[in-house]
Amino acid sequence: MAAVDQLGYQPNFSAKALAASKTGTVGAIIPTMDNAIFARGLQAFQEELGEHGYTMLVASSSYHPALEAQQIRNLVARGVDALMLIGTDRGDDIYNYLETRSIPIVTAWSFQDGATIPCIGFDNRDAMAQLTRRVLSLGHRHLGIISAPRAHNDRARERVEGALEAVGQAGIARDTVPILEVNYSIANGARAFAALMREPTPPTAILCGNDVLAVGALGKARQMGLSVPKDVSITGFDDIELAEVSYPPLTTVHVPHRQMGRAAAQILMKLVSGEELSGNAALKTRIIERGTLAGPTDLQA
Amino acid sequence: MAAVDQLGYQPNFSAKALAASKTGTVGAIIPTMDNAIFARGLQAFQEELGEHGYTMLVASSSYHPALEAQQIRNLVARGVDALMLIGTDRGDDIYNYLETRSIPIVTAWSFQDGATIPCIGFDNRDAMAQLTRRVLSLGHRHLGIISAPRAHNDRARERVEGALEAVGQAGIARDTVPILEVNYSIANGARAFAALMREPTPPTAILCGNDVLAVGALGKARQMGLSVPKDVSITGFDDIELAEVSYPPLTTVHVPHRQMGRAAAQILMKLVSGEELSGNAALKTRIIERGTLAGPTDLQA
DNA sequence: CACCAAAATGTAAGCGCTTACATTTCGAAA
DNA sequence: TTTCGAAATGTAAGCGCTTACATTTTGGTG
Repeated sequence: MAAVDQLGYQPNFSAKALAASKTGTVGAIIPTMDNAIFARGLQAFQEELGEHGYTMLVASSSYHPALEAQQIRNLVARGVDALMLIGTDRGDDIYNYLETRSIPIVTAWSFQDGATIPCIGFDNRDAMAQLTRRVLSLGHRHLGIISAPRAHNDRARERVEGALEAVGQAGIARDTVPILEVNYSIANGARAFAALMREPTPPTAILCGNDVLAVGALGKARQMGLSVPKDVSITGFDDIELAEVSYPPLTTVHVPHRQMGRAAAQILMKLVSGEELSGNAALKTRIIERGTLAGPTDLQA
Repeated sequence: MAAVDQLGYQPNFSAKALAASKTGTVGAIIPTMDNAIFARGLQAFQEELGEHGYTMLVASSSYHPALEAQQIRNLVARGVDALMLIGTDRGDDIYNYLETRSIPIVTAWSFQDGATIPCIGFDNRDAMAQLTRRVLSLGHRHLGIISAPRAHNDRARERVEGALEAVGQAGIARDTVPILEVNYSIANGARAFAALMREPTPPTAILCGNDVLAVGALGKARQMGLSVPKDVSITGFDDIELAEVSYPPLTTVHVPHRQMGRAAAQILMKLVSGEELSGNAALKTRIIERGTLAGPTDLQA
């Protein structure tokens, strides 16, 4: 060991990996790094991994299914021992590919009851339905939805579904609720908000698929001279930092991101060591009422 | 190739790396993932890398020098072909270690004139000095500074130095400016703000070392019933998303994060292919005046 | 002091590629 | 048709480890 120290010897990772046919690396493929939604969860994921002597390899798919598939192959080729994927929306070919190579995976950020694939997440649909019921209970009858693109994105789709479900249960026709799909950005949130308010009967409450969109809407409302929540209510989803610091602070759905990241890592660690999983459990979300939700004013109603 | 397709053959990364003694991987060690400051730059870094057929391996050091050293060794052991590091504040032993192993590196997020190590960044000191001069030109005479911990963090140190430099040039004694060092978080920014306002002569303008701290301060100001910028001015640094959506939107220093990330990758790509570097160039920052900076009111003055 | 199991140490065959070099095949000019 | 350089193909030696197995050393026991 003295010699090791003196010579500064370090085992060659590639040789080790080649001989042992494992790398001590686990991959994570997220839609984008450029967004706080995944950052916190990923940080926790990495911390947990580190405690088990594993390293994380991240790649991002830019919300493109084809790119995601490519990144998966890339990471697998690099010998990741396991993989964390976001959401469940992808072709069977990918799942088959992974199974053929017996790479353990976990899907995060959404929860599917009775899924055969290990997953850790929360019920996006139910969470959004709850929030929507709360909005409706305040007396709102004209809602609007700003969502991230729903294609290839089960989280976005489930959230919209949840909202519509609650709307339907309240006896309002689902197709009276305008839904705008825009890519993830503050500017797009702002644009969508403006478009929604141009409707013949503008919504009195706007449900956004995530906080980024909501914060964009919020900014636009102020710019348009509308007071939130007096003139219009706006809600978000995720409860990232933005939600706290916006003005008024955003009413949103809190998602336990750190907990989810850690849990994802723990599941993967069990999987690589051949342990049995005790079944999937859904994480709990909760509505955080801050300052952007109130009942509709008489003026509107 | 038909057979390759049919059999789903994929070259073994470890074997390839072992034989060729290169991995096509470049490492990036950032202080934290849990913060938007590095996210955007890292995303751009990765994109550029991808265009050159390289993959990124990220690790975070949690702002701990020892942890950073460990992560560096870890990534080197994993055979990264090059490394991006944040800032220049670290022991010579690390630089020697990297040089011995002839791993090309680039330091980002700060720029040092005449540095021997390739770096891509901006002049933190000068940027902050400019902002401070602007603040002073509005008539402020009582400033306060909220900074991230300066130990092992040249960016934080240089920013404070820049502010003090401008203060000194304006004929104000540097030691009359209270400086609070707190860890990076909105809550800490809020606490520090409250502490600063408890001074015998409360500052009329508070310079924050970064946007996260500034947004925290901003929130606290509102909570304390102070109007920004009427009662007190607050400035940030970085110009991350938060700065745009806070209320009032934050006056801050814009840093071209994406450009920096791309440039860092380009430098590294040149380095690994043995090309000569044409010398370090500093990126330009600019002051973004939004709504949290104004002259002191007579009341204060 | 001999004996034996347990512990320590030695040995060699790969892991799946790259690389340098040797050999074969090809195609155009003579 | 022959000839020769270029292109294509074949060959084998590692890269630095792990792993399984063989051999040696150790120390406790009778």
